[in-house]
Amino acid sequence: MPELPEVETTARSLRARLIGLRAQCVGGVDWPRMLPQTTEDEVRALLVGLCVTVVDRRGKYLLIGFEDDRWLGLHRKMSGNVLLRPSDAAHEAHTHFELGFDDGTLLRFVDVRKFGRVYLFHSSADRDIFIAERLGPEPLTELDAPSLRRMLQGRRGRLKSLLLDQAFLAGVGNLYADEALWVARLHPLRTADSLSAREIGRLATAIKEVLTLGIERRGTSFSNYRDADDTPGDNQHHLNVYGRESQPCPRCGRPIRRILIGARSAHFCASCQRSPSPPPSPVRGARELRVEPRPSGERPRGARGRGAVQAASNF
DNA sequence: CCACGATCCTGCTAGC
DNA sequence: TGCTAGCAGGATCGTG
Repeated sequence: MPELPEVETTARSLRARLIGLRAQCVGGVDWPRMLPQTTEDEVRALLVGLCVTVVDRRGKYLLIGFEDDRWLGLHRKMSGNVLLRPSDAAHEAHTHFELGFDDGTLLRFVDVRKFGRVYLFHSSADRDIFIAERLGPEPLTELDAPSLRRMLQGRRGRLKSLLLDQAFLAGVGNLYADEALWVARLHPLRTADSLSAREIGRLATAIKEVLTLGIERRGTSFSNYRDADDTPGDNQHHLNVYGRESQPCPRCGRPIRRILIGARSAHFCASCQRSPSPPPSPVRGARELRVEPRPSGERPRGARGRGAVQAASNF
């Protein structure tokens, strides 16, 4: 599934080849829902004759800017690929949108599962409204420990679900969320408000690290992801937890587990990423009682207070 | 406001 | 061998 690193890799490929090209034809739409807020005719009327000036990315959205401040937004969702082909390229199955340029280059949106979407923006203001309604901050440029701390404040949801929420943080999907939580040694079921300052710092660093490495490796070709030049990424050879159920954790050797969180799979190491569920009521009191002398028979189990780790064996 | 389940899609896989 | 049921999952929408 294309997430931030895959979309960024595609944006870089497209940028190198599209800027300066003039849109010449629009077609190939066999699936109207591909264009939820526009039509093939409108795209043609608005873009044909205009040169590409910018190729950008925001979250998982690919943004192609044209003269006159017109913009095309592409979201690949699960299985979509944005490919560049020569004008005489053979028909490709599952093509749902095509944009031809004056030098013969053909931009093709190919998506087996038909989840992908194409948007048209009449101005950068329109584009910004659309983005602002949907996306939180950019992890690589707008995220650090203090900002993440503010973002987590007042949130009680599970970490994994929050990371998948694009309005919370843009660009992270299932794969990189699992990888980031593993690097940060945080259990996916931990609640947002349970993190210490140290843990928040680890998480902010981990998110940026896994995304940066993903980009350096030109993305993860776990299922059918290809960049615009049809080349697969390399990051699938470097995954620590995602898709590695029951294989050994690279850090401790114990088997990776997989659970479902809100109908999404979550991969993690139950040993490195400790279970979040401390005994429900004693938590608050236990922290305050910690300074008081304990009954000698009761040995602090983890000695670090969070406790109740052994109940994790089911996760 | 916030959390969460259902929904959209189709290729692939497991199971019979 | 051939069939089918179930799974995968990003974003949106509806509900509690």
